[in-house]
Order: sequence, then structure tokens, then C-alpha cells
Amino acid sequence: MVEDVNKDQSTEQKILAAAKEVFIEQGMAGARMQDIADRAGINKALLHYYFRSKDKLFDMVFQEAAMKFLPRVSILFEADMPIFDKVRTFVDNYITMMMDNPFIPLFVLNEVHKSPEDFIAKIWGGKLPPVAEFSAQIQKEIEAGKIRPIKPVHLMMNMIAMCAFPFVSKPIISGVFKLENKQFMALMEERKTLVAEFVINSIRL
Amino acid sequence: MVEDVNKDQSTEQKILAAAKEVFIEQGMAGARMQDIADRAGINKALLHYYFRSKDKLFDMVFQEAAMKFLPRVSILFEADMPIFDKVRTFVDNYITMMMDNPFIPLFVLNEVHKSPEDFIAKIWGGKLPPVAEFSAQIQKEIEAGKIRPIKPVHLMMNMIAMCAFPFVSKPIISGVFKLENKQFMALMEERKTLVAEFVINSIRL
DNA sequence: GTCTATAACTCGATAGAC
DNA sequence: GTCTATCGAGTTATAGAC
Repeated sequence: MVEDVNKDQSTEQKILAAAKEVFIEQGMAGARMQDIADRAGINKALLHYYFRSKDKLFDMVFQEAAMKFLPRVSILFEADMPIFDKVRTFVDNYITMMMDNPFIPLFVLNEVHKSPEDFIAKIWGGKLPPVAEFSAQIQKEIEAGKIRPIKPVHLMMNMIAMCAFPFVSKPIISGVFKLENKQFMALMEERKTLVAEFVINSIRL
Repeated sequence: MVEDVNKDQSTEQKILAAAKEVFIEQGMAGARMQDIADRAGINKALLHYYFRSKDKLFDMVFQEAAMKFLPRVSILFEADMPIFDKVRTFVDNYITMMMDNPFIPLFVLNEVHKSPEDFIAKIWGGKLPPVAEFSAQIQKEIEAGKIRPIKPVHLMMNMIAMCAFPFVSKPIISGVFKLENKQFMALMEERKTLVAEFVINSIRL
């Protein structure tokens, strides 16, 4: 069989890659099918041949993005691990992921904000993450006198904030501190350990 | 003169208020002039009578929002104040402002992301904030052995992140922890002191 | 200043040839 | 599968009466 299965990239792949770029840059409302077609090097009609509508195409992209952004948090809930190790692992994993996909957090946050109703259904398949288990662990560490009293919600917010926010505000930070992309990424690399130690220093007794 | 200057709100005011709502909810691309007109209780044509175009109207709203979101940072640069007091003041001010305008950070971040080129020109009138002065203060405190070594950039990112991020991710946090608006705001009230102490605990020697 | 009506245009989607 | 051509809905913006 002399069939050519080794194309560089299938048309479907090219469309998805282009759509990801455009939706993440412009959001659902700002994205243009023409723009997606251009970047994929094909024409508009073909988009509708592969994905019936703009909505459907968007859902594909959003689904994948949301998966990358949110379920990282599950490390906090699931792993059976001493708290300080958990913090270090979480921060490292999270920032690594963000560095590969720097614009995903803002994209997800933004689209969730525009239609918050059903985001839980869409992202975790209706199930909420097991927050209670994480809370229990923190509670135990506090009672054991290992860490300072702090509500688990606040601790989680602080960690996620310090990991994700720099990416969300990348253009502003880069502008104010006059950073090239390379320098910005170097800073983020530093944060993989810095943020963890910042948190640990703060809660350790 | 029996002229009635005491209308509840001038038409221009009503338009600006409505535009602010809609743009912040939907972003520039997602906003509809019809929607703005409806919420202002007037009709579409009047929007163009007062503000020539959607673009111009957007600029008004964005300008005001950006002013609220960003120049709060100047407390860090300008005030001649011991570092720990500065942290406490900054955090309290910043979170207070965010509580009055919970959706502004996401709105600004988002629009800056879509056209980063000229945001500095638009927001600070071309001048960058005096980052160097803040850096110098931190440097001095480190050398005096008062705080742990940390790059000023990281310290700033951490503070702003912990203040602003919860608002940016409000729908997700509220969803995951099942919080009503009132409960969410109570948490933010707690953070006015909590975040400052979290930072201070972390850097204090 | 405010309204109705409509022009001018953008964009998602479809028809139909190849 | 891929293209060109075009339709039709929805939107910004303008003309013109009051």
C-alpha cells in the first residue's frame, strides 16, 4: 500500500492548532473564522466541513485548555504526602505547565467569567474536587503545631495566585520591568522553587 | 432661572454607567451597543450622538478601569515608609479597591492582553513607574539583615498576585467552595490583614 | 436631545462545482 | 476533501423627522 499516511499534519490538526491560537488570543467573541482559516492555510468553508460551527470548534479548544489549567490543583487533594513536599511539588508542576502554555490561565478565567453557570459541569464533569481532604490535612498540621493557623482556602488561594498570576499579567509585568520573553521565562523558572519556599517560610512554625 | 439641573443622572452618565457594566461583563468584542442602550434606558442612536463610536466609548470605560486597577501599585514606590508598614498599607488599600470593583482586574488584564503594544502609553501616560526606588529600599533592608534575600520583582509579583488573583478567579473559587457573594466578600475582608502578615512572615528574619 | 428607519458592513454558514 | 461564490443574520453607524 503506497498510501501516504505521513503528512506533516492532518488538516484537522492544523485547524485545531490555528483555532487554539486565535481563540486564546482573542477570546470566543473576538475570534474570526476567517483568521483561523488563514492561519491554518485553508479556507473558511473547510472549517465548517470539519467542525460544524464556531461554537463546536471553540468547545474543543476550551475543553483542552481548561483541563490543563485546572486539574493541576488535584495534586493538593490527592497525593498522600507531607504538606511541605506537597507545596513544593504543586508549585513546580503548576509553573512548569504554565510555562508551556503561558496564555491559558487568562483565557480560561475569561471565558468562565462570561458564562460561569455551567463551568463546573464542563470542566470536572459535574464533580467538585475533594476540598475537604486537603482541609483536614492542614487542620492536622496546625493542631500538631507544625504550621501556623491559616484557613485552607486562603492557603490555596495564595499558592495558586502566586503561580498563575504572573502569567495572567505577563504583558504588564514585561512592560513595567522591560523584560524580553526570555527574561520573563527565566524569572518564572526561578519561581518554581522561590514560591514554594515563600509559602513554607510563611506558614512554618 | 427655573432650569432643571437636578436630573437624577445626565444621559451621558447613564450611558457611561451602562457601558461600564456591559464592557466589563462581555469585553470589547462581546459587548453590544444595543445592550448598552437598553441598560441605559435610551436608544442606540443616542449612543453615537454622545460618543462617536463603540471604540471611543470603550476607551472611556477602559481608561477609567485601568486607572483603578494599576496606579494602586504606586504606594509601593512613592511612600516613604518602613517596608512592613508599606506592605500592610498596600494590601489593605488594594483589596479595598478590588472589593468595590471586583471585575476590573480581569477586564483590564484581558484587554491589555489583546493589544499589549500601547498599554503603557495609555495608562501611565508613557511614564513607567519608578521601580528602581522600591528595589533600592528592599536591597537596603536585606543588607541590614532585616528581611530575607528576595528579588524585588518577585516580592511585588507575590503581593499583587495574592491581592488581585482571587477576584480574577472569583467564579471558580465561588464554584469550588460553594460560596455566596457575601461569603466570598467576607473572605476578601479577612485577606486585608491575612495577606500582609503572610508576606511579612515569609520575608522577616 | 431623542427618536425611527435604514444604510453599510461584518461574519458565520451553506450551496455547489471540481 | 477542498475550493469559490453567495446568502442571510446581526451590528455599527448615519439620515432625517420631531
